[in-house]
Amino acid sequence: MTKRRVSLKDIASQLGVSVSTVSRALKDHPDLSPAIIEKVKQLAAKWNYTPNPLAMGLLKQQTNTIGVVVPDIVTHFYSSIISGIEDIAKANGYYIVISSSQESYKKEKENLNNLLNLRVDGLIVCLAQETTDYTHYDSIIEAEIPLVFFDRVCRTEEVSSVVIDNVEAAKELTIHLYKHGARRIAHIAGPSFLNITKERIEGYRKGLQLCGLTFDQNLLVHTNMSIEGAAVATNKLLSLKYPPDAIFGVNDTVIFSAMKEIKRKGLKIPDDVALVGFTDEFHATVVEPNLTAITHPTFEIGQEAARLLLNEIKSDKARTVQQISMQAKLIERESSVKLK
Amino acid sequence: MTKRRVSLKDIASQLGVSVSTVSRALKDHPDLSPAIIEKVKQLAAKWNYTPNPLAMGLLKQQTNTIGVVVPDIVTHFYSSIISGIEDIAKANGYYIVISSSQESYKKEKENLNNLLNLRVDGLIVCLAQETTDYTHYDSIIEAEIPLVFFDRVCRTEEVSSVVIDNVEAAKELTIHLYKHGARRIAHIAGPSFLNITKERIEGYRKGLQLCGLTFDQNLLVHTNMSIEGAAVATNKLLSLKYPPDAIFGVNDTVIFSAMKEIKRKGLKIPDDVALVGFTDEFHATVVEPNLTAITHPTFEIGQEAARLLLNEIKSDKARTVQQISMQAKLIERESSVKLK
DNA sequence: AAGCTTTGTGCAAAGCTTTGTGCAAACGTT
DNA sequence: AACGTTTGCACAAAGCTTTGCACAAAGCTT
Repeated sequence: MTKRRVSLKDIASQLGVSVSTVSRALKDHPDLSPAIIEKVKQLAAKWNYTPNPLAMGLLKQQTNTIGVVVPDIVTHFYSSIISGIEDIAKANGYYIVISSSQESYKKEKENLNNLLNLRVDGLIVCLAQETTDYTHYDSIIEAEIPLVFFDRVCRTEEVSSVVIDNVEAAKELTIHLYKHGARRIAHIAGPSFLNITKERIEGYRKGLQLCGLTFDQNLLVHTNMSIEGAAVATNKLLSLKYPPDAIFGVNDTVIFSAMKEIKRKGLKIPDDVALVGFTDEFHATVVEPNLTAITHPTFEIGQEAARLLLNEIKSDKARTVQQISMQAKLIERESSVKLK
Repeated sequence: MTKRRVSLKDIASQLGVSVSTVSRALKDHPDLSPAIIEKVKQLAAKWNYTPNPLAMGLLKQQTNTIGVVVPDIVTHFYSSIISGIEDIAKANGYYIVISSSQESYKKEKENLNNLLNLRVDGLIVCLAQETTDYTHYDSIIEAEIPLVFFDRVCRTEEVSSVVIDNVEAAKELTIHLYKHGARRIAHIAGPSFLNITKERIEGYRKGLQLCGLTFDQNLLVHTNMSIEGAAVATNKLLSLKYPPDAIFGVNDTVIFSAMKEIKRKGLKIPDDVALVGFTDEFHATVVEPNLTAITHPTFEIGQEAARLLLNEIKSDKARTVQQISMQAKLIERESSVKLK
């Protein structure tokens, strides 16, 4: 059990003045005599006084705390975004309370409730993969609690969000593959209801069209984005009568799993099958061959989400909905540049 | 700005009873008539009442919040440990507030202060790399604020901690390399003041001794564990008159950097240089060749640290200092098993 | 019917801070 | 000396919950 920290009351009784005098002294209130201000400040410094945030929270009806709900905190993508959120939050005197949904709809709801019960000042959320019903955001929106989505978003007319331009990025990736000789470009996608899945497929199809390639249903496989799911998908693609000469994966996990399967079959990357996807700087350079990829500006996504949220928290106007689309960069590395 | 949440007072005035009656009704106090209990409960449920944690915190002098300070939250090692902490914390109704020191002594101190000002019920800390002075923990220890260190620890007589048996693990790695034919085993170490550095060097030297190899000062290089530092260290080792035939790296970053440099020089892993180190499951299998490594039970380390801390928070006895040493496993993969 | 017990609620304090209002003492003026 | 102003501080309420204690009304006993 912790010892109680010093309060205004302690200082007041030690100095034989009232609590309000101490409070005002610490803020240099003009009504007070310089002598008492000096005395109070000295004792406060000596005793390491800091205002009790619980009392302040009760008074001001705010906690200087923002809640973050992510599918998981281990994946580099999310931890890096969290890092960006932390950066901005800390710079503005806010704390972040993190909880992970483990991609579960039920846990996402629980986490949200917990954070609301904790009275966070706002929420930054990335939807769980399982989440297809969005009604649990009704009460949050209705209660006008500041809320920002990132990456996997919903209800974008009512809630601000930070995303990358998935359509554009996917289109770019597809064209990149074509330019480097690929003619049968496959796509391992995510669950069909996720916005990122839809948008990346859209970009993929646009890219194909621009390159004069026709969309082949066999070359598009949906997965749950698990390692196992991606392995199955990859093998399905590779065992087609006319297998792909390039695969575009929807995210990290899918890519790494596909890479393993391709190698296991004795195929060469990129010569037999080129491989590209969405991931981040770090992972792209750690695998072999280095991965050509759309790298998410993860840290910046986190920063932007936090900025958006803090604006909402600080403004007393009604919600101003904003969609921020971050620029994603295609970085050309080894996995897509065929030698032959 | 958020709308105010419903309080006991709201329910009380709606029902025309006193606040204390509402409070008691919600806990089925025997003094109350069943009728009023029922009425209160119904309205509370309808209005989604939950106790205000700020008021409770003020009253009980606890926040149900634990502060976590890590060097960074992006590295898989830490994010995975955080995940373990979250797991136990959530199961016990605690929230975690995370902040990262970015390996900076100054930020570590700031973070600690912020969290204390926030009145967290306890702290879980991994020291920043820069931290060589530990006096900022004096006041925390003196104030009897529950505290647990993990991985990089200090003041172990006064503060509980969770570590892995670095000496044993490093010894095991060294012997493993010897068994697979290595005779000039180098070690890329961390900064000399960190406990993990010291312990792993100790294990390394014990291992050498047990294998009948003599310690060669040239084969031990200290780094700041950055990518660049590790690259320099690797090149220094490889350009020795008698270069190593195996390198044992102190952590992830060092390993990956070394791996890149070795490949860049056109050397083969493991045939020319075997490579082993400390890392985690995920990264070890993503690189090529797959890395033989001591994998940290990261999630479990986090869980254990959280359990230790919660025990300390809940007990009203004085601090009971415990050292928990987790078993680390050597997993044999491709990077150390020479073919020739 | 008077007195006692039981039953059901309300009051108030504590935990901590901020801030509008009130008030006493000291100072100034004439 | 008497009155008015300024100065310097204290009081109290609000924000929310829990809990010991007080108290009123109802029921019971004799």
